[in-house]
Amino acid sequence: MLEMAILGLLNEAPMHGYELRKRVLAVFGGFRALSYGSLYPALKRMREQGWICGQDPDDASRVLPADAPPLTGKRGKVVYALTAEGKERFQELLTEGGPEAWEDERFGVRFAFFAQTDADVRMRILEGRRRRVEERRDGLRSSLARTRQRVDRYTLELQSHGLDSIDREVRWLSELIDHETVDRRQIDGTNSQPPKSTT
Amino acid sequence: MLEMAILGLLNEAPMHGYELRKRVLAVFGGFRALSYGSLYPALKRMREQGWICGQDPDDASRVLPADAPPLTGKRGKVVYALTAEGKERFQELLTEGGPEAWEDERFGVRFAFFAQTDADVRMRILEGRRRRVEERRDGLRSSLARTRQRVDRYTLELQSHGLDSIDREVRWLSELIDHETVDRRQIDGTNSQPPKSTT
DNA sequence: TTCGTCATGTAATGGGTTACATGATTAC
DNA sequence: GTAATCATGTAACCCATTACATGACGAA
Repeated sequence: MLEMAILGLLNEAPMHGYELRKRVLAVFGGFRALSYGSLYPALKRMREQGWICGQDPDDASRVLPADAPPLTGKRGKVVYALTAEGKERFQELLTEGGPEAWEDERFGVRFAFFAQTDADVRMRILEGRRRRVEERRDGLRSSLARTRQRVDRYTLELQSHGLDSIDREVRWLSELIDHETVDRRQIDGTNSQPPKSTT
Repeated sequence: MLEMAILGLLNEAPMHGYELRKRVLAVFGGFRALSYGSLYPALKRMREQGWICGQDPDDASRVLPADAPPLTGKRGKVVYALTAEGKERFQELLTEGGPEAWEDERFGVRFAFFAQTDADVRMRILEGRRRRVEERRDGLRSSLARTRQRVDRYTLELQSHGLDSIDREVRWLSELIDHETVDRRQIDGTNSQPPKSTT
């Protein structure tokens, strides 16, 4: 998840870790800020994998290799950028349309990069997500129906509010799916162009 | 979090681990099922702490002590129940009204046991939660206002939907707070009775 | 010159998951 | 008898967090 978020953000523009953290917060925000303790190790791993490289901003020509100096002591800023392999990796992640793509942990990230995702993959993920959320809704709904009489006001309140939220998410997804369908018809025949922005 | 959930559920009725897991799913459901890999170690820890004890259901008089047999090989069912210390611990947790009580991780559990929580603690937690969620809403709202023009349809869609959900949560909390205030006035003077169920 | 923010990193820790291993009980 | 579900537990792992340590740079 973090991996894809970093690749996607660096795909837009090279930046350094600190900036990346703020962008992650802004784009996937709503939830908590990403900590340095997970960001920097992730960048290190990805550098070792060869997906990103760190450029010394004081000397842009000097690209830091995978076995880069620890930079402890006199530490410089490091601007991270995608390598060719990194771009390839991101494109590969973008085409994945399996079940994990619509689970809670990944759906947000996948959705955030939908503009760069093929229309058919987008559709598969949206429909998978909707099925997933409907499943959860039905489970909660029947559990609520069973326990309605036996539980206290607050438990009921909590579950009802949860159910309402899930219901809203299903409706939201349905609207998105409808919209995708319309876009697809308008383009007619092709299924790989992103729709023109309508907002 | 898990600790309080277990104490609270066992406070209603003794049960064994497997059942506990289903109850956790039902009450705090909506999200994922609790895994055995975290449930059983938690029960073990709590037994060592002296908060719960495991009773052999074949011989109810034989209460398994803290240094209970590993039960490997021929393993029996174990019905867990709160000890006096466990009940005390749960009551203590119920009175905590600090900032952690309204953070994401704990709020759900705290709310689930509101019927057993003092009205003033309830109020403090609800108001704290509302402030917390409003904070997040304002952050997201201004971030959305700043980036509105520069981002693609999907990013916008994701953020707008997030904002709507947070808005709804604020309104929900406000309604609960209003209701609490009314209940408090009706009881007039006292502040420790749970309100009569009105649903 | 000192404070706030930018900036990079490591180490310890925590709280959970998955996968594994085992066995009892019930329904067909 | 055999499959499903009930039932208990451990071990390895994963991914993130907090706390810590360090230092540069700009503004008051």
